[in-house]
Amino acid sequence: MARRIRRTNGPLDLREQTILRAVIEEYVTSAAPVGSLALVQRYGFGVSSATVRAILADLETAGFLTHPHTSAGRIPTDRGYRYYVESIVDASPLGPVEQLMIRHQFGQIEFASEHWFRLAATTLAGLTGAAGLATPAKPRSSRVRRVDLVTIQERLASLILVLREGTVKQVLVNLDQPADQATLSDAAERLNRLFTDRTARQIGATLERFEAGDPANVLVRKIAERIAGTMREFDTAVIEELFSDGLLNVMEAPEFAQSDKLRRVFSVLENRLYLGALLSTVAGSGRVQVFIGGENGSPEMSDVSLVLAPYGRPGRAVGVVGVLGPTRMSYPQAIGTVRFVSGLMNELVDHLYT
Amino acid sequence: MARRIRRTNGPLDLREQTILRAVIEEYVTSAAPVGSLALVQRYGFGVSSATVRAILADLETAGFLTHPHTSAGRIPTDRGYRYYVESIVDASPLGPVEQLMIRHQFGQIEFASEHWFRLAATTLAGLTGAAGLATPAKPRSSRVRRVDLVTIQERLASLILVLREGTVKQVLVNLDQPADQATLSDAAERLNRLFTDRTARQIGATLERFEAGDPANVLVRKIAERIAGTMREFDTAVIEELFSDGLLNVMEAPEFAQSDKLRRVFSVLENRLYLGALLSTVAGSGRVQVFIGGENGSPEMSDVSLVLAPYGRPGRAVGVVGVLGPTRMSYPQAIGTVRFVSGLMNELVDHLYT
DNA sequence: CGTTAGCACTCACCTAGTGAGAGTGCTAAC
DNA sequence: GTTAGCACTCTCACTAGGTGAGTGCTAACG
Repeated sequence: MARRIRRTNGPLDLREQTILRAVIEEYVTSAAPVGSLALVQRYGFGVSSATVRAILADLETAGFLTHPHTSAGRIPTDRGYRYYVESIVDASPLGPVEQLMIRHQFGQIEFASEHWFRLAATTLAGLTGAAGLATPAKPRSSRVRRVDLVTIQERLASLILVLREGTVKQVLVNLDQPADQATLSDAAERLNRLFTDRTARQIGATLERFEAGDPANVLVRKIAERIAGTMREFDTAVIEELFSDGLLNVMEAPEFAQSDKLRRVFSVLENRLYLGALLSTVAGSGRVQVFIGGENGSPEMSDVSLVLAPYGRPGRAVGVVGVLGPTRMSYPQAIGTVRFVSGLMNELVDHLYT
Repeated sequence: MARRIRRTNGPLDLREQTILRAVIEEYVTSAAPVGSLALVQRYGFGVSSATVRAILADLETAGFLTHPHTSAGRIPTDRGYRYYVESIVDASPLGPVEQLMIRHQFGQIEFASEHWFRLAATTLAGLTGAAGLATPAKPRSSRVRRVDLVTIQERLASLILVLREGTVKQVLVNLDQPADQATLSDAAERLNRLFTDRTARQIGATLERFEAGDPANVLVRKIAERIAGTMREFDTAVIEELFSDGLLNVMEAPEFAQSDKLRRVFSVLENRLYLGALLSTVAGSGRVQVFIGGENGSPEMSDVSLVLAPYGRPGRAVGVVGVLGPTRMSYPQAIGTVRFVSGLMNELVDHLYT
């Protein structure tokens, strides 16, 4: 009659933590519900399976584990993974060999900064076996570095706008008056003098007190407006671009054998609004963040987790790298890898700002 | 005893064509094997199901139809679709309302030429219910329109290279000597004088007879080499970028309910070599091309078809737009839509070349 | 009072068998 | 050449029984 007292709350003791950890790590590798017997056989805690069963029952009432059906083993809940990530395990750092290999790969494309974030995604995919994600570093409020105008037709010009953070924007501009390359170069020169290192807001302010008298000003004004507009658009875009690689990895996970679950994964990736919110959170946080399954209210996410980290210069340009995998992923490995890659990206971006 | 004489080759007569067409169109909408009875009930050819059965058997021995199993209806083979596309149906043109809507959408982004091809993919996905594909227009042999150099650090500069076809490339250049913006602007000016409208090959030739004496030449030479290298790389890339949209459409098709088939579709998209070959074929052809299932020897393709068309200026810049869908797709609609969108892209690109 | 052995119970999964239904191919008559 | 009739084939859905993994409870143990 002496039933073991069930503690549905309060901190987990060491033995409970050990067993939760064992369940999760077993489940991560086997992808099948894990039972008490398998657990004692493989980990041998020095207690019998009956005791383990009692503890498993406790962990279940506490919300860390669940049951697909009565006679199956336990699988972790989102809350279980969360506790595991926060309180039980640490990131497993990347091996020195891998570190060297990756540094070498980045060294190969050192001068093609537009490719850094793509390589980051590819690298993350390769190392973690999940899908790699990366966005280019994007400033909160960009500044002009250089303006260039090139004729295309008599009344059509190409405006090339280099931002201080390295982004290049190109737009076509319809001209009210025909203009040759010399006229355009003059205008570009004036624009550079006026607006180098200025933000969209500052350009707007300058334009307000711009004299309309001089006809040469008409062209400059028109271009300046396009510049400010393009920059505003760029500044406000939540995700300018999201590059992903290794989606095939995720497709191979057994939990996505039914294609409707797979469809959900892809709809997460296409849902720019939701991802944008996550990415901004991460960009502001300054460290590796883990989003587990449907924790944050999105049912589409119920089977996938994200491990994301920001990189770049806080206050200047910030991007995000990370991985997307099944909820049942190796979090220590993912966190360790993402941390390393974001650190590496930091180093690279630092070069751009002395 | 008067068995209907079986003709396993020779052209199909009108009745056979009508029935093949009916089978395909029925199968495209129902996604289920179609039987003789259903056929006469829905299309009523004025003959009995037994006669239709005889014709179906003929079409099968001729290789246009097949059987999943003895007691199921017929489904088209790749060859059947091919015959259908080549000899039975025409493209169904896009309705005037859709045409206007699309023109309006493109009008909205008229001056953001870098977004045209993305919008093309999105539009195609929306109209056909398959996945839309598009590559930016890419020249076979690019020419310099403008060169710009911007300092980043004392010994690090950003090279901005605008090509005549509108592409902008940006790379970092490590400098042997410290150089300020004035020095770089001088160098850029010289480079522009030397190399405007030149190809990578011509730049290389010029460099060979370049005097090494003048120390100012060292910087120019170094940058020129990077320019030529970047252009060569750009010119030889088979697919610079492939943008796709609406993959979720394809995922919803019942033939991809098993996720391993779905995986094959994605591996097609990741197989840049194979796609590159197809795209070059299309780019050279000048018209809408249909690739049906595994016709061209790739087993990964066995369940998907591509309808692709080139756009741009032959001999100058060429890109490709199209759709990817299940083999069981509406070819007339896909062909009509792709034809319209590629025509529209032609008009847009024409503006860039007077 | 925690731990353990024993045991009844549950439930997914596999296999085999059955009947219904759709569709075919053949044949003989029109 | 066309058609009605018919035997035949094969998938699909459903059912039933058996198996095994795993649980939860209970009573005994130290």
